[in-house]
Amino acid sequence: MQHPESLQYLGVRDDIAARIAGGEFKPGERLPSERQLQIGGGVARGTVREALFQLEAEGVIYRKDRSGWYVSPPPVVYDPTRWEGFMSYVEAQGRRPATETLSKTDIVCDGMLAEIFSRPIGSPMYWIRRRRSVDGRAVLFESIVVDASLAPGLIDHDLNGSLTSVLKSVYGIGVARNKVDMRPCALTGEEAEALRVKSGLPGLNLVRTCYDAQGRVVEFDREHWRHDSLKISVDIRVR
Amino acid sequence: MQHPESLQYLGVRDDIAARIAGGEFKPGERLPSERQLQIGGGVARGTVREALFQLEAEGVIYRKDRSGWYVSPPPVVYDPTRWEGFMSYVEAQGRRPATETLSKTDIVCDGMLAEIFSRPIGSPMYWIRRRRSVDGRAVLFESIVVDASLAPGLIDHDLNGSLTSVLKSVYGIGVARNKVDMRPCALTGEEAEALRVKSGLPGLNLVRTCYDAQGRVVEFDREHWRHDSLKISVDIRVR
DNA sequence: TCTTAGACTTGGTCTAGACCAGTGCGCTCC
DNA sequence: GGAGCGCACTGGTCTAGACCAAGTCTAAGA
Repeated sequence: MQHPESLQYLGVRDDIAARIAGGEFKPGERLPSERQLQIGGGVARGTVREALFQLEAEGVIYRKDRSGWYVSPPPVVYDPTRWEGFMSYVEAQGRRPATETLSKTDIVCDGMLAEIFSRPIGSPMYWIRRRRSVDGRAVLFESIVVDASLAPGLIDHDLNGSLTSVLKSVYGIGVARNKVDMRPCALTGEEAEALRVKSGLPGLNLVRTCYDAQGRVVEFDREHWRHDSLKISVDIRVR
Repeated sequence: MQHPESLQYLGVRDDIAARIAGGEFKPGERLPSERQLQIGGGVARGTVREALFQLEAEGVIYRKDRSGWYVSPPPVVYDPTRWEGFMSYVEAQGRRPATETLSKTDIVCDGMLAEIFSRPIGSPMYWIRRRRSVDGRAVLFESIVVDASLAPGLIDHDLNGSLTSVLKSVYGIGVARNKVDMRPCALTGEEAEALRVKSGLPGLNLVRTCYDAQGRVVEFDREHWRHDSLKISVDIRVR
């Protein structure tokens, strides 16, 4: 830990990082295969992989399963206090956003949701699962619950755009308050599968609770982001 | 990626996770050694390590270099909009905080700082590096720059407590606005060393810029957190 | 009682293989 | 020109070792 200069994988890591910084590999491009990098450096494949994992943790590169290692594009900047919807937000940064609705179903309130929404157990809710991409790469998986009594028929609409704007334009529901919880996590299970990443890759878990002007919970949203795709920027007055 | 049930390391991971959840190992306690876990599961040490890395990424366990793997205590909750200082914050959650000042020096504004502080290049500044711990475990490394003209003699004070309260009580400077940038990162170099973690471990990078009531930048703070030690909770009104 | 030296344990690094499953490309056939 | 097939290549998983450096503990010595 104190002798980085003597560790082979750190040498390989810095080597690859320098080649990326030097422009030999550009964002979105594929790196040489692990076995090729191995020959170049005269080290075992495990050592090369350790170096690649480090660069992945730093967000410099990412992998497509059994396809190769690629240079990461810059992350998307996200200000939870200025949330105008994913699509317009990403577009404003000159990137190409996309949304896929993976499922939309009727459910009923369980105990946890009942508490969040302050509604009785068994109340009708909508449950929506979406995957969102930037420039063709899946960066975000979200699982949304909406109070069906506030937005009846919501899931019959096209939900591949901004949910916020559908709530606003169709149902007249505006979001007045946002509660956001964030924590680093590992992407596992359905999140890892939806984002097509190896289970265990670090990510960011973001839980949003949206309230309308009357203080009712409109939307409860659990988001899982790739760790290398998001930069959060908050500007707030201290209370 | 779609057949988790057939992968050995996921089996080992779930095994260990279940033993932790079942109370066999409690927060702060050490797990059996990798070689012992290996015998128990009948797998190679590399496979056991892969399972441990996954649990580490999930924040379930952490490691002390060459000492062993330990069960993680719960994370600290941090609301950047209600910042009252690390010490009181952690104490309010029933934990034991500690701060070590690693260095405090006079510096002069370089180009980047000049822009942030809106001060001429060469202006005097103070540069403070601190390590902060919860229950004896280092969780946060921070590098702070303070405008020396606003708080002359600041570094002669004891800085192992709350910097905010020193600025307030000694210099009458209150923080009125906070700009916070957050992004997942890998802990490397001096951060990794200060937190005594392996270089490349995922972490959270938090950059705070504090403004006083006149809009002057008082403090510029770069924090690196262990990824498993922090949960961020923001409650905001949408603008 | 406190310190110290040394043995032992632990995780950290590294090698050199093996086999598997999914990707992607080129070739063939229609 | 398009569709389908097959194979080479890629990363993913796993084994079975080796050696090292730093942490930990114990027993001897001051």
